[in-house]
Amino acid sequence: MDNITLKMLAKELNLSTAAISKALRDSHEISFETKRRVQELATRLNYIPNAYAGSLRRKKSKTIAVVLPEVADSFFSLAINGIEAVAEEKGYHVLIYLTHEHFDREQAILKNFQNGRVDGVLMSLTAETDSYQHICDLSSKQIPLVFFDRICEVKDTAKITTNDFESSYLATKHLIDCGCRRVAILSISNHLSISNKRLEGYEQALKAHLPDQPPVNVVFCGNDPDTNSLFLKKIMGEEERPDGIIATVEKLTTSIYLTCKELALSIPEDVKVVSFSNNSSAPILNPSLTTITQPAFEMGRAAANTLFKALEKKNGILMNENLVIPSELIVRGSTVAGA
Amino acid sequence: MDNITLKMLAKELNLSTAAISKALRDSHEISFETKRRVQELATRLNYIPNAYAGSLRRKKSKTIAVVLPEVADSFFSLAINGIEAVAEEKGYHVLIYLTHEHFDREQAILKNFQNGRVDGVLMSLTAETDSYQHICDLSSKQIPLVFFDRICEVKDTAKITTNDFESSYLATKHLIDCGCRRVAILSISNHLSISNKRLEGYEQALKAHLPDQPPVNVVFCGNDPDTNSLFLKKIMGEEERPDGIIATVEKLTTSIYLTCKELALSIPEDVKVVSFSNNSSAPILNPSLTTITQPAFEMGRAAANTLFKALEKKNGILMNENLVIPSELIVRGSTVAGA
DNA sequence: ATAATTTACTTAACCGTTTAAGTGATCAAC
DNA sequence: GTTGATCACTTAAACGGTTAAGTAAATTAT
Repeated sequence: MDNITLKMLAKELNLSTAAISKALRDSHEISFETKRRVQELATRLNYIPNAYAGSLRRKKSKTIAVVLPEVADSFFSLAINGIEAVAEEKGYHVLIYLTHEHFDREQAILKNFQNGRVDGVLMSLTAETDSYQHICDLSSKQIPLVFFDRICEVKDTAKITTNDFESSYLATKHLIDCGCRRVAILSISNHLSISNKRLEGYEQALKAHLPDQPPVNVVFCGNDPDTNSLFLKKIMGEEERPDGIIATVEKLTTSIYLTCKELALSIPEDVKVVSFSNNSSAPILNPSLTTITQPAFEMGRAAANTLFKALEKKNGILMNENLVIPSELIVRGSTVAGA
Repeated sequence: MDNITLKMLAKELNLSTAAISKALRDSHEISFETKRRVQELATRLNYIPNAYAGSLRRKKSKTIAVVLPEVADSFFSLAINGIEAVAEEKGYHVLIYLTHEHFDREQAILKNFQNGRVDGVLMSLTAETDSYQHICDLSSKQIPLVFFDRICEVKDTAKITTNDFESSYLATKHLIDCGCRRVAILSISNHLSISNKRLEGYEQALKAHLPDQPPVNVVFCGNDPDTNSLFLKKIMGEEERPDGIIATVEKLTTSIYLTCKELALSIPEDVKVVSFSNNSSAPILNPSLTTITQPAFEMGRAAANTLFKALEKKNGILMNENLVIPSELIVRGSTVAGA
């Protein structure tokens, strides 16, 4: 059966399509009685307006895009939940795009947004991203963009982050307080905003709380768990191996735990571990994992709310707003035995 | 700056919009030289066709929808990865919708697909879903739908599943082989296809491998972890408490582990645990978790491939196809000490 | 040399909505 | 009693593409 259109409703009721359209949008130009008749027929025939005809005419798609490095990460899953909660409430549709941490993908994806597909964009940058022309191109088309978590500091737009510097500082200090003297930090990028902030927090904490020239030890990891494990095995096999590790992303935890097991290093006795992680199984790991837990859901929700605030205005311009929602250090067994 | 349209290109080159359109789609009606000129101008001005104008005219959106109960679950995250991989390769866009296990949401979401928004749908049912009119309504509009994992058995369409019966049978047998005599299974629904299959596998295995009248013990859990933990505490506190537990969904694992810890029941000595889970931290849990690991990524990919096969045909009709991709039992420390 | 075909376009309708502008009828105002 | 509003619509253009049908010129066939 063919889809019901305005034209069909119009013919059925001997009205113009304009009248139907206005009746359904509850225009004051249409009499109460006519509105009622239109409504009745529309529901009876189960009329659903064509999704794209309206978008074309109004130049508004009621659709936003979410651009993420990956989805198999608790932080991003939870952020999607937060975004979806707001989008559903506002009646918006959500397109999802994964960059898999590739800059070219990010570029190609954003390019696609330049002609009306979406009204706005929520995005977390790739670990590779270090040039921002594609982002400028998008804003030149007046499409509002809100960054969350992995933000672009040079662009004037809204940014939702967590207190990465302080969290990392706190995590480092916690390790030092627990007795660690050779703390290493595992990073995944040297241009990512969050990586830089976390490295800074780490370095500042070392400087402030370790008396002598503190040995800064930054280990750059990649996307492949096997490569990462190999890397770790080398580092943890050395004489002056770290006695404390901070993982700046969740997925590095597994590599750390497995490597320690393989090398018969016990956590927390031989090495203490803190991870930036939203993995809900942190409390039931062996040992339970001390985490910096980010407000992932809230960040997604805040990002979406900020975007919709801009979309609901006529101009749709986003302030250079900076919302910081704090993370939480949750101490567990990987840094304090029995905790 | 205003967006570049076909009309602008046409004016610039003194051609009709039709000629431009055909040139860009590499039509044989356009001379080689003209095509070259059009291409050159289009790339120079960074022309990007309006997303919805073409969709409206061609009644094809190059967009699919993925309807999921939730995203904060490794199975669904990985499935999204599989789906996205195929969609990106085929140049399709992916809309994501979460039902949060609510039937009304599922209905409302599907209703929205009835007027051109998407070319096809990939879906995993809600735990509540036990009527299928909304699905029939959708297929009456000729929109192909592929189920994956949580399928609807009564609908004639393609379905991608894993071998739930066999996996559950195997898991149960494994527990019995490990010495369990009072095996309980935690389920989340009594109409979900996967739940039924998994219960059946469990019951059949009990019948086949436990000599006497085997005590079937099905515990229905909900969405709230606290409620589930309370429930479990009651069950595990009883005299004749289970000595083996099968969790049919990943998220129940945390409740089980925490409850056992609280009751000072040790895994695997006092209780052995197997979970249907794709959580990558299963090997580093305390103790490491024996899992039935589903081919989540492959299932997502297969579902998407099946859908696109239908979309690429002119008729777009989906066979009542049934693809089963087997799961794997991975034995770890929660059933065999030290494994 | 004329008819038939091919080439390389153009014209115009169309997809399904929205909306600015127009219209005829009714009613109030001065 | 003409002007001015107000009401309840209709007309038609527009959004930005796609495509069937048409066409003039060049080429090929007979």
